[in-house]
Amino acid sequence: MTAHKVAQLDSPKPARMVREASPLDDTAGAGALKMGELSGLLGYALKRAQLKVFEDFLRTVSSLQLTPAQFSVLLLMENNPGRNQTEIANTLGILRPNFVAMLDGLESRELCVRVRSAHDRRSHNLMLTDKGRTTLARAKKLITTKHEGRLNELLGPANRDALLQMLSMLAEEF
Amino acid sequence: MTAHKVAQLDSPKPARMVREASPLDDTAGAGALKMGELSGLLGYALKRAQLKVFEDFLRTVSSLQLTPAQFSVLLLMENNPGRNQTEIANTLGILRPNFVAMLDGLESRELCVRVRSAHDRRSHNLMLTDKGRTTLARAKKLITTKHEGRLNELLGPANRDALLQMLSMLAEEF
DNA sequence: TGATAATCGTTATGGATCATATCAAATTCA
DNA sequence: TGAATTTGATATGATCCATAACGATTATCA
Repeated sequence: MTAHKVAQLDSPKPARMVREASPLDDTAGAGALKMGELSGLLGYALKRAQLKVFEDFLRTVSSLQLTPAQFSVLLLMENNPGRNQTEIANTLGILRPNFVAMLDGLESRELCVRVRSAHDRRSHNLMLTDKGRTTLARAKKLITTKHEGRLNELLGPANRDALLQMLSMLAEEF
Repeated sequence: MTAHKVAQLDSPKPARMVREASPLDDTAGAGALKMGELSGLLGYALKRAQLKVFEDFLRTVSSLQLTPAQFSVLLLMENNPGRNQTEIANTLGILRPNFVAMLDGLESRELCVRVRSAHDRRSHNLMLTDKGRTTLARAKKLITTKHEGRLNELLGPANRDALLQMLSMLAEEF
């Protein structure tokens, strides 16, 4: 049983003495810096964790050359074939102008196609190509078995689920 | 007692029927898009939550015109007076070249000063000015009472602490 | 000691991400 | 029909993030 308990790691230790640094003392403490209130800031931890997780995501799917953003676009296309650019971009929080270049990239790699809609000739129906589908399938497998697997290992399934739930909560209603 | 339980909100509901979309049907589902596996991706939730929290941070200290990054720099200066640019930048994950302009901004607003070190005339000892100290103090008060207060309200103290601990864990050892 | 290497802050530069205004074509609406 | 709206697209600028290189200074060590 891999021990997973988040509630007693090493939080409240009364901040061991380090050596007081005098403001006028140049050679003050050559060691690590004091993080001060930063250690208690949720936003700070959130940002650092997000960077780490994205780094690992990139490494994990590096063979497929997919960024998290690109992966999410392909995923939405698979789950919502035929939607147009505005719809996909909006649900991902991407601004339409910025979505154009992104799609150009995916389309030039033949992972998806823009098809003029018959009902509204302004909009493009987006859909995966076969290549896009198999690429996405490989990405999904890598993500779940390796990337998310590592997260599960480090946090434990229960904590992982609780974490996801809290993050979703923040994302939706904060 | 404000009810805070993260373990039973609305997770595993068997995905209510929405209306199957045919790939060839243009007018398929005009409603919200299916997020698919995206809802279960920690990285995705992490990113969205981080954006929301940073937004709120900015709003909260908007009167002081401080970004999260600037706030963290001032905080490190207060907790480690006399450290040089490389040290502060490194502990925050900021690259030295990018730290220059950032410091220029803070120094031009007279929130901090660069002082040539007597022991090593290459480096600058960084320290807050009085204005920097009072600005930081105001920021801290706003952050803890309003920003973090809201987070505590939404998550509940216990969940908030667990969240912070898991995020710190990810930030350090993932 | 003196030559060489390393470090510090800095500049320049390029890539990626993000935001706004604007446009032509197509559609909707009054 | 004419005005307003929507869609994809272009242009553009701000903000980050990353790398290479430089002058000044300090450290290394032959």
